[in-house]
Amino acid sequence: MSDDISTRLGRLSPEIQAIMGVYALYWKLEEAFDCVETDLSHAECHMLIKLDQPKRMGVLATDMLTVPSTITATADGLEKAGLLTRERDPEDRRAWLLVLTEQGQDLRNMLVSVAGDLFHRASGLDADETAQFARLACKIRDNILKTGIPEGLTK
Amino acid sequence: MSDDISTRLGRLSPEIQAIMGVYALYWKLEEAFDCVETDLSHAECHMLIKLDQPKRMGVLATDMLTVPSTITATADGLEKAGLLTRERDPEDRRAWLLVLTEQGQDLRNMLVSVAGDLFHRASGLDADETAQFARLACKIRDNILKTGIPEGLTK
DNA sequence: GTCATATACTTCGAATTTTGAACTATTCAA
DNA sequence: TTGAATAGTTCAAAATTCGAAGTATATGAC
Repeated sequence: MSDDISTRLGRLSPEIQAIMGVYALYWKLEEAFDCVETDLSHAECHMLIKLDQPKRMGVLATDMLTVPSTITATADGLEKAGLLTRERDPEDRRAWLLVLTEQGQDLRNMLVSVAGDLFHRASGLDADETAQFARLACKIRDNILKTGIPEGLTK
Repeated sequence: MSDDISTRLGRLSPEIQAIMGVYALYWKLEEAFDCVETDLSHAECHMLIKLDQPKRMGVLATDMLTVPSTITATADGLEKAGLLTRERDPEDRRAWLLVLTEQGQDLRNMLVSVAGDLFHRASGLDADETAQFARLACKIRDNILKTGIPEGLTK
């Protein structure tokens, strides 16, 4: 069972190649982000980027694979920094909508545009390849948002 | 400056689309991994996957965007679990090589093959699209490993 | 209407993880 | 041989994450 490691290495399946690439890119982007956004914690930066529009905290918790109390803490940080405000969701007054302030939007814009630049440099892809990659990435994202990986994780 | 948000949203650049997809996939894979590998911490799981061949701890620290003391702790965990051993690097006796035991290789194989399956389900791509994506992902990974994002992060 | 139950978020203390500074051992260069 | 640099370790402090109990609102049964 362990002696097929060498064959695995010699000819990795496309899926594994894809994952390796995704991990490498993710980590490289995270590293670069750490250099850019000086005042935000990791989680705060992620949340800022997720807030392309007002979102409920529960939605963010699901999205960011974490627990409500963590979202509370992260939102507290961003609110204290003046980057977002909480507004009651008119459709369900138990819930809050997190809304970026103008300052928050500006910072988010900055991060997003820096990120585009980083992608370009980190990936080394030309415009055509970037377009191809983006098309597939969108497809993947749609699929993930649509389906939360069905059943079958067996644990 | 903040009023171009709507245009950004309406027609995101390919780079940002790519990054969004990569983040979504990364997080989904992480979530799924958490369900699979019962005994390993997050960091331990990452290290196991990185150890496709014996590696120095310093290399791993660079690779995993962390600090030597974190690598020490993570390696301690995997060593205690019988998944790897430390061997002095014959080329520099200050350094350790982390080498997977047979048990470690088996577990790594298992994780890697589960990951392939997860990619398939999470991405929703067909074989042809997966091959395209993998080709680009490899290219990206090669570029990242080759160049550590040159200069220009300005901070 | 009102009572019971479910949901959205908060609080806060405990558990986990990560960090950084001081330390040991080895290498490298002069 | 000596001094400076590098690889990894230790350990206590800092940061992060979690989870259980709590508050407020919603929803459904009667």
